[in-house]
Amino acid sequence: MPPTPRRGRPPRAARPIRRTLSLSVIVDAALGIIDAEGLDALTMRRVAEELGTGPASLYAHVANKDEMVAAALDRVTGEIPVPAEIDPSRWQEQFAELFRSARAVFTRHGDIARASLGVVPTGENTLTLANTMLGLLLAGGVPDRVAALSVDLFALYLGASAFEESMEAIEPTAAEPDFHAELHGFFSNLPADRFPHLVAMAEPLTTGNRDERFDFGLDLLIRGIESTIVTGKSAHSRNKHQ
Amino acid sequence: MPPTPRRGRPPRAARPIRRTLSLSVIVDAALGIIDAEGLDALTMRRVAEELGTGPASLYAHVANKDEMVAAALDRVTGEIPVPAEIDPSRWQEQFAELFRSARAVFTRHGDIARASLGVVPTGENTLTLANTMLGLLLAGGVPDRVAALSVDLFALYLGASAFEESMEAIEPTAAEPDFHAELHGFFSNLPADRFPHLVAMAEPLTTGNRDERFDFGLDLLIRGIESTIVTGKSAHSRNKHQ
DNA sequence: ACCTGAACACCGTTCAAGT
DNA sequence: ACCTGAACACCGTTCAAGT
Repeated sequence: MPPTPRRGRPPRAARPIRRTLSLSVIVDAALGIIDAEGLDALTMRRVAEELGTGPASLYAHVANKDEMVAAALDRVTGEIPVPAEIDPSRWQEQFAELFRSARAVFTRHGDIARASLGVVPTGENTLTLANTMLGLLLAGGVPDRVAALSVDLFALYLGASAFEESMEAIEPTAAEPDFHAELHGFFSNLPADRFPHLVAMAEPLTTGNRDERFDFGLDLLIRGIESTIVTGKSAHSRNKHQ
Repeated sequence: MPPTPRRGRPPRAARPIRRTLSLSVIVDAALGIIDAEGLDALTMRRVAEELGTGPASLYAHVANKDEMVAAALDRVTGEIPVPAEIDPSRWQEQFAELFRSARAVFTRHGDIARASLGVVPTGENTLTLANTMLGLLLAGGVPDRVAALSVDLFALYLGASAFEESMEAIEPTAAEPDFHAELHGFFSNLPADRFPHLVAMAEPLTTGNRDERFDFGLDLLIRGIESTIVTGKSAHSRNKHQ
């Protein structure tokens, strides 16, 4: 007996429609989980479930979990807009802008930047970003050595900032409206004889939002790099610290 | 029948002599595992085993694993030597020295610094260290705001550096004597039309050891902080980046 | 070649029960 | 109050078997 013909869309399973597995599809699912629930919620089992299969099936397309996370990270890195044109006269602004963009993109994808720490960057998009950063610094007249080390350093800063922010995100409980007041109270109530500076500085230690903190570090690092540039005209020997 | 009297040391069990449980003893065991095998090998079960008991017993002394790790971290922080006396005229050197010491201490304890990222520092020793850092910066004439933000920033840098180094430690396999050559080959064999700067800078990108990289970032940050100091004599408005 | 069910060898934490 | 055995609800990865 032939099946009764159906009109309209075929009926779908409640959740996961069967898509043929591929790295791309796996990364889609992984990013969906990361965006919604964060890196800790990302498990092979969870990804498999989202795709309507078992965890073992994923291993035909990724060697292990780390490789899957690296692929997701590179995909996100591809979303960072790179400057259309490099203007050597304002490399600092372009550099700062690039990093603020990078942070914004990572922030849109939960705490995925945590995974960037200590990963050797071999993804296409990550290499493109590194190449752009390097070009920006070199165009600005930064010494080769400094430029090379700076790329690593800034990547470290970006990853670490995201890591820290993702930890803080858990901190303020729903029932705790004023996290600043609590933290300020903690510092100012410390024994003043043992921690005089912490007590005295309770206010500046506990004010400032994330953007300000990030920009502060970014600004500091760029200033540091600037100080290594020896201008062609009035070249002066640069001593360390003064 | 009375037990036969024994001379000399009493016989010990092969492995774990029964010590009454306490936070201190738990931290001892945890640090032993971290030092020998790293943070990934640290599990509640492993610590319990080391102490000759079951994992559930630990929960009478620590609320959870995070608290145990935090306690271990604070213990290690206590090993960092703080400057006996603050000399405002050379705060930069003292600051740099303090950070190099901190890194050395953390390095002695495997990759424990990984745990410092994103942890709100409430331990005794960590507070003491933060207080010292703050004092050093303020003595050097660094503005309050900058000093407060800098303490956080440097802690971030220290933790992130250790994190990165602990990852790299796994990288070079025993059968891979020349990791530098391999990495250099990777960059120089990249398509030059897409990644021109990475190809051209393959050499500076892959040279330099960990100490140099750490010192570079440390130096850069200190230079950045210096640039925020407005001297009393010739006070000049400081514009961002030139 | 790709996919699967089932298993292996682990986790952190809880809980009722003991002392 | 402190400790325990046993269990709960998970992990990443492997492997023999299927198609």
